[in-house]
Amino acid sequence: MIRVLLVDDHQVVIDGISSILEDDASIKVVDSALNGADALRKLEFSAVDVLLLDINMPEMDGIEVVRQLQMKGIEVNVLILTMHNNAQFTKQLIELGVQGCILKNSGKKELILAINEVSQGRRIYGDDVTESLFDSLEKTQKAVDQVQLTKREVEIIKLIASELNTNEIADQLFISSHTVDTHRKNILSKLGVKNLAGLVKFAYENQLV
Amino acid sequence: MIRVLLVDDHQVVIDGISSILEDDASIKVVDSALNGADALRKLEFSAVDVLLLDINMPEMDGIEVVRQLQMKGIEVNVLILTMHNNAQFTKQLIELGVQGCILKNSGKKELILAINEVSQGRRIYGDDVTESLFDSLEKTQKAVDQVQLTKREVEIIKLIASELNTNEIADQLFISSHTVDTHRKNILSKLGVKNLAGLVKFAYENQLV
DNA sequence: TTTATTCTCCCTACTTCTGGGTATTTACTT
DNA sequence: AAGTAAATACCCAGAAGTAGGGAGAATAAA
Repeated sequence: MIRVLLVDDHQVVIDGISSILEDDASIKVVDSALNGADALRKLEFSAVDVLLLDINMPEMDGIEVVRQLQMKGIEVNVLILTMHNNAQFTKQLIELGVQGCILKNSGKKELILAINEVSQGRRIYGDDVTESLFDSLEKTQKAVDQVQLTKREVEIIKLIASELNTNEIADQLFISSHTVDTHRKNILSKLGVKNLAGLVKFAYENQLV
Repeated sequence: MIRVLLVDDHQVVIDGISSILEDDASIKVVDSALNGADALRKLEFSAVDVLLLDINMPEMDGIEVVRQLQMKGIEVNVLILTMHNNAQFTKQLIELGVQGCILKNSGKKELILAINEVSQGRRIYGDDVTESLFDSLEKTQKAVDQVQLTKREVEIIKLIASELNTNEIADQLFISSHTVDTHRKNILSKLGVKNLAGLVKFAYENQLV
């Protein structure tokens, strides 16, 4: 019997996947959580073989959950559910030591197979995912590896993403526009993006806004 | 017996919701589709009471499906599945005459209830959805009212959101950079935003990327 | 206390974007 | 056939962002 904890911020998805897994006698969804914090709490007090984890959640995303797990020394096989083939995420996941990764648009069979594999400690990644991963490992190699943004920089990213220009940001933060220029320059460089569009893109993809 | 056609670009969601609805004897999922085009095809040849439609799909999104339905004169009760409380979408939906709207993070009961209501021609909107709708109708009143973007404009928005500058976009589309300038200008004006940051923001909030 | 990081400020030169025009061709609608 | 929307192209002037450099002050960490 494989005990599964199911984490997704959409109740419909939880209900749905639960229903799918009910059909398989060897798998039991022992509990579910609508967010990362709740998942962590439940993992501390219940015995779980596989953590089926949505990557894209508000507040605490899947990656953060995995990090916290490792910090707390909780050992559990993690199977990640992704929406798209986002290779940046997947790369992080592999580095984090996640056992598996499966696309949300895979079928019932693949899901059950993946849970079985992962529960036995084997690694499994959907074909699409690994393909796109190798694609990007070549391309974005240098890019967003481990971006270490300062508090001020994050602050300025948010203001830029709110359509404020350099002078407006300077006014709002009571600093010189030159300083804003410098921060923006550093941000672009750290993020490895070419222009403000890339910056705003980053802000949205990393839930900064 | 309520006959449901289920449309979502994620197989897991289709399987999941199907499983949920199997438990209810009065509802039968007669078919499903992974994209809008397929859904339209199937609607022409099968009798369906309720179209359960994901809003966020690649290529042809839910709104476009509803438009096409009306153009083709196909009458069916539509229940929209949304991910977030995006009031801009919801407002469009209501204007389009969609019967109902339900958040993906609502539970099994709400879903079954909503299908029942909608199948009888009644309108139903999740509380969260209508709340956020009224919220935004006040705030963004003047802003993005009825933004009617052309195909080309959407194309250019996407390219701008991919960090391409004017010249790069011109090269890619085999048009003059002046033309790109003009499009960008029109887009900024239509969207009522001040700069590219606002444009990219719009792109993300409206699922164009 | 020394070190390192962050935050601050300034300069020059160049590129790109922004806002104001006007105007032609194509395609669709009435 | 006339009208309309869309896509195309161009001009100009000014605002804003991009890229390179240097450098001092505040703060947190070692």
